[in-house]
Amino acid sequence: MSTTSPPTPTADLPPQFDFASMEREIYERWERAGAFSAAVTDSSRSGGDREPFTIVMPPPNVTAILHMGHGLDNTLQDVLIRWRRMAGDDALWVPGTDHAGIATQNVVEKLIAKEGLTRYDVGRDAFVRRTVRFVEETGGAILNQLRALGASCDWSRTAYTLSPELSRAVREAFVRLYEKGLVYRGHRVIHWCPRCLTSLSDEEAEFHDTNGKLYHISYPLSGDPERAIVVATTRPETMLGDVAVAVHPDDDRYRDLIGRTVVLPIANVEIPIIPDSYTDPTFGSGAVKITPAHDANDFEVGQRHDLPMPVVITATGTMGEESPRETNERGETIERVPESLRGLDRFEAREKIVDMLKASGRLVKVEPHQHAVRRCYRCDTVVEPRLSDQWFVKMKPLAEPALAAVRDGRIRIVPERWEGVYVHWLDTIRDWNISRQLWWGHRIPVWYCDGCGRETVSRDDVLTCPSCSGPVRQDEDVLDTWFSSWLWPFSTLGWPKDTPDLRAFYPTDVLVSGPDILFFWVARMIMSGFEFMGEAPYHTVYLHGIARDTKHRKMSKSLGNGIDPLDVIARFGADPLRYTVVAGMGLGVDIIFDPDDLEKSFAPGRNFVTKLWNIGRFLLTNVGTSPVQAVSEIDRERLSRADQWILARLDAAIAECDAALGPARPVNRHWTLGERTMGMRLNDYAEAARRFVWNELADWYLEAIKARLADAGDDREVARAVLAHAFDGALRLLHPIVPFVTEALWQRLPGRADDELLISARWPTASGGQGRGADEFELVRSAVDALRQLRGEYNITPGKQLSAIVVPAPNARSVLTTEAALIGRLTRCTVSVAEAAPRGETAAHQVLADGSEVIVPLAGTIDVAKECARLQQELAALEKQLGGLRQRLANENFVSRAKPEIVDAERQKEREWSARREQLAAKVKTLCGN
RNA sequence: GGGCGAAUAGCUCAGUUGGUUAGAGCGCCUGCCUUACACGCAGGAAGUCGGGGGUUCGAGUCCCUCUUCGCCCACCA
Repeated sequence: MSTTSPPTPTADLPPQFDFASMEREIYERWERAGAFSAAVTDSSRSGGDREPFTIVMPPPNVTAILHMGHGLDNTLQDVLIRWRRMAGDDALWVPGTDHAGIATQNVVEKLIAKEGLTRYDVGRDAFVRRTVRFVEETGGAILNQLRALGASCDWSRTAYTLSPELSRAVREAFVRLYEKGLVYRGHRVIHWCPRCLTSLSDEEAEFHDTNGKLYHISYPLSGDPERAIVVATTRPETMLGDVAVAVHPDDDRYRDLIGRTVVLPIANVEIPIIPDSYTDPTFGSGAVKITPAHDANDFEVGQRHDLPMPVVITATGTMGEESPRETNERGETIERVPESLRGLDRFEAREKIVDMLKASGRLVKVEPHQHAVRRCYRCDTVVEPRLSDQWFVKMKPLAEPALAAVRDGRIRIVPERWEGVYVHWLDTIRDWNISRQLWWGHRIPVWYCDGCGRETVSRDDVLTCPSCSGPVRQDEDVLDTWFSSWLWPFSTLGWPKDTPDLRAFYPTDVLVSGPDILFFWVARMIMSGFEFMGEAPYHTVYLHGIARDTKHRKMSKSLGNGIDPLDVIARFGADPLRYTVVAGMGLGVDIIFDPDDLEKSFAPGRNFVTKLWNIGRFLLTNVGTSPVQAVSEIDRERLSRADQWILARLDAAIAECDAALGPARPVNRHWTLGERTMGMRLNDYAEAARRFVWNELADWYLEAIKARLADAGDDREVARAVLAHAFDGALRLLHPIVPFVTEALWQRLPGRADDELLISARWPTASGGQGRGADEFELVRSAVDALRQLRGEYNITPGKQLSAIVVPAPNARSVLTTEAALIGRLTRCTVSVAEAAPRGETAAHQVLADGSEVIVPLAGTIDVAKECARLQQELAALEKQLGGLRQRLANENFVSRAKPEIVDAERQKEREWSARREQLAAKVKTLCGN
């Protein structure tokens, strides 16, 4: 056991981790070894002996390129997956992409626009073929970019929302909901994007506060032009579609006018004054113009009063009437939009109409008015409320189980405050418009027979009418992209087929996402999970913050303040990016980067990875690669205090990391109140691991054992074994965060077989039983700290060897005596141990917590009065604190009401401080003479 | 308009049921190229925990209030 291997030269190990050449190679080794793939047969749900742990990746848009949001989101998922994989779970991370209806169609439309074409020039079939080709050529690039990040997805299960398999799932879902009466076609006002030429869901029409104007317009009473009723609107152009003026039934000002008619200016049609409690008598004039075809509320008023609903703004946002056309009692078509306005853009028309009203004296006044305007979430165009036929999903019944699951703790949302937002949304949920007037997406599986009028909803393509065998035509519209992604947790596993994957991995475990798609996606997945699988899709929703710049602006392409993760990886490597993100990611807190200073932004990660690498370099040089003894087999007596200390610190670090990561799943299907707030604190986990390897292993243990490693012999073997063990533990703890550098180092550790991979290694567990030495080493550390402080205080450069005297407190005698040499090495002092402080010497002093004292004789360089003053000051501060402490301990309320362990801790502290006070006071007395 | 969250060192943030002398990273100051690491080592400065009030033996932590930011939701035209 005393044989020593010759130190391995570090010539082949550069001072920095060579990420550029290593990362790709390591990633390929993982893939070759099949380290990413989960086995159905391992899952405890399929007879295996491992708990499944599944994450489905939020599918990026198929045409997207990697940005910081993806980098952040996927790093967090990878950390969780690697952690559970090492912890022994059958870990599955399902990757995939979303066909992203509007987004992708917009991209391709822009492409063909460069050729001077629109999608209508190309035609539907050709356009779809073109888009398929575009996706085949460029799509999925983002998944390859994720490899550079180190993402350990199971690529063999890569899914795509528009694949034949997932398309089957979409049809199945649509047909089932239709059969239950939860999918229906409705004729109502929806949000319409005049640029994308499609309807949008409520969520896709985002509110933006806008400084607009409120126009007050007077509508003269029919046959009584002297009298008029004034209405207010922010959108004068819609007045052409007015079919009534509503007043509150109890509003005395207008009671006599109810039932009479006014003449709509410009359009010149007569419209009635109607009573409706929708009107708020305190707002404006208390009279509201009703435009049922271009306002969702007015639509409801129109329905209540059975009013006509003329459309006066076309699909492209220009003025003009559309069918169904309104007719008068003689059956003639009513023309509301005058020739001069027809074809005009709605905003130009607004100006023109205002001018016309002004000219005719009908414009009463214009006020500035702040209000919220809805805009298309894809192209930012102001959305036009528009009457049309659309398909809807009835959401109330779907929302109920989704609400119950969060309320009763089957699902937790982290951080918890989002649960309120989730609950509120589901409580007030409205039906979901799922049809889109696009070409790119899942065609709605409904076929119409013009012959007999039959409507057929089918899982399979319908070629002829089942009733009359006549020709059928399929609904022209496609489904909202989110109608396919809401099925993602089970459609990716094979649903509607009852596949082995589905049985082994559904329900999944954690869903990681930004809060921006909580409604779009996360909540809808929960609803669909219950509806189609009868079970929640996951038990934890982890909502992280988003990446912002130093001005706290969201990183975005349009602002040009984004950071390309691939740039960061190219400059610093994937590990520094990952470490910086994880360490800087408070629970649900946004993370700030400076896009103009990547160096600074990612310094924490880069510095850390280099530090880790150099610890490894030291170890490989001084420990070598020949096998070491297992720490558990080493006699306890042979472990030094430092050895015991670092082993205890490792146990503590493991416990901290485990606590920060938390339970992987609720113990009993429901999250208990206690469990709910545990875990998922990835930054705490990163910090615990960092502190262990840097501030404990490198700063103290490594320095403490350098001498032992230098001298061949039994003790060297012990030190080698403990160092290798402690570093091995550190690498395992850190692997989920910085997988590449840890893998590279781990494989070089002593005694490692060629085919062993850290990615598949076991997560560490505490070894326990370290004994007293660990605590005793703390005393050594405090002596070292004290001497270092004296050096700093008196400006004694490290190059200068010092002699120092240690005067131990009674209990510390044996420890400080045997460790004197070590203390000397760590402080570059020649340390001698004395019974009592030598008299008559000019010296600098420090008193340790236990009353031990360290002294540096500095004859001639010390100002006695100054040193005396310093000590007196220190004594005064200590006495003040001690006084407060004793007062507290004397307080009966404190002793009786505070927790016993707190009182005990205070008593212990009181003993220590007293000892220190004694010592300090004695010192002051000898030095200052009073 | 309603709801939620935040305010702690120069900057970005931790601080779990109230309980040591409030912490980290980056930045800053001083001294060191000590044969693993200057992307480093050692030491140091820096916070009346946004203002005010309250509960308590004890408050960064709980309650009230004010101020300033941010987010989500919403049919006042």
